[in-house]
Amino acid sequence: MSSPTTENYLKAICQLAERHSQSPLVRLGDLAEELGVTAGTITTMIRGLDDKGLVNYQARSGVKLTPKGRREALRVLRRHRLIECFLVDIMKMDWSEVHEDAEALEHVVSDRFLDRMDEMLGFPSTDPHGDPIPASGSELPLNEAPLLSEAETGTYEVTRVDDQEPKFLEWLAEAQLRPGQTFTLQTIDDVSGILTLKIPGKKATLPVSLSIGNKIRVLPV
Amino acid sequence: MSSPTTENYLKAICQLAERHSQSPLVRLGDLAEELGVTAGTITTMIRGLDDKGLVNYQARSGVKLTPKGRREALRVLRRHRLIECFLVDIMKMDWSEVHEDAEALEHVVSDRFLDRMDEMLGFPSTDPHGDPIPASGSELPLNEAPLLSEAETGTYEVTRVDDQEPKFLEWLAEAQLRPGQTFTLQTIDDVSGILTLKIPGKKATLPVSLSIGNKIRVLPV
DNA sequence: GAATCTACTTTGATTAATAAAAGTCAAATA
DNA sequence: TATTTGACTTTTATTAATCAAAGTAGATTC
Repeated sequence: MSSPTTENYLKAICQLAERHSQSPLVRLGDLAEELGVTAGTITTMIRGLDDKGLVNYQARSGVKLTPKGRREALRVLRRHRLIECFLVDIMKMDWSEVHEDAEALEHVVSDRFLDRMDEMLGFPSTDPHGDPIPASGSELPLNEAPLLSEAETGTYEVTRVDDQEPKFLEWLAEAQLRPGQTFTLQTIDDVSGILTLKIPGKKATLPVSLSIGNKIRVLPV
Repeated sequence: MSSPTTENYLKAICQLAERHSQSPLVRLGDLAEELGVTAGTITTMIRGLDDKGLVNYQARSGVKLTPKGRREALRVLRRHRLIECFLVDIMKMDWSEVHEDAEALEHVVSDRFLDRMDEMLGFPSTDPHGDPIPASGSELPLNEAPLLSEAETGTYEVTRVDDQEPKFLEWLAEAQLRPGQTFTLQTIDDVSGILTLKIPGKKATLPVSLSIGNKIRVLPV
């Protein structure tokens, strides 16, 4: 029932809300940034979504999803993530190159096609970036693992990667830091902002900047 | 570069031209019918396509594709047909239910994704309906097999099916008349318009109307 | 408290795709 | 030949999505 554009707006609001989970409202400026449109466009569109009962809009402070909007957003997120799984696991495409295809396909594939993907994949619960796949019609389990940049020294497993930039993903794959990978955080240098990681089976250690550590979520093992 | 709408217009012109291959021009009324829009819309759109150099438009008589338009149309046709193959052979969906998905996907999948499909399918040359898949950047091989409705009695193979209606395709599958199937045309009754077919391995013969025979292309074996 | 800045809102336009209805041409009919 | 009809074209409008630029509200600073 919703246009691809509407679906993208709802998805973006959902993801921004999750990212800055302290505040209950998403700022329109952040949305404009995320969607790559001007501020005026966002205001107009959001007023439209409010009229349709998909969001709750408070002028000059922000938006949040209504339950109806949230359901739609999770549906899109589910599709996006299942499609990414499919492209990587079944089509053997590289995880750094599937985001755009998923971005387009999420709005057009039929439920039949999606169900077949789900089946062929064995009903996965996370996508290749470690993002949880919402079950159809359900809520998003929010098990936020801590960021690598906030971790103490010790041994961890990568659980999730919070960036879709192909270049970044290629670098991660090269460095062997995909979700599921185990490593040891050996040293933390607060002054230079460099973390030193040791990956089992590799002789050299891996220096990582804090800004990268901000995009990787890890759990102690 | 072209919008999905433009791609659909070009595809429709290409298919109508192939269907009524006697006349060099496609009538705008047929296009309106095919695309499900009003006559006025067609005129406006076609003038736009002419401006872009994709078609050659002669007011009050019809349109035909320019070489550039034809290249685009074949590109879309190739995508559509490869996607149908993929949905049937790899995703194991029923051939009667894949048309709509293919219709949507043909405009959005990346070349990378398409190439992977092609590879996984072993570079097929026809789709599940027996329609030829244009090679990328090439012309359409037009090997028009004769219609079942114009055949003499004898033994034939189904090569192509000229209708995408799910109901019709289900009926064909039920009757075991998919492309590749061999059968014998036993009798032709011009008065009632009934053809009698015998399918190897089935005891009962199959009566088929001429209107159905008009949609099935066959080659003698 | 006034000035300023930043973020947001409004206004006025644009583009693509479409419909409805009125107008026109050309071929078929009488 | 005059009329009619069917097919196409034109005109006018609509809707969704967008931008640019001008306007304003609230927070920050002096």
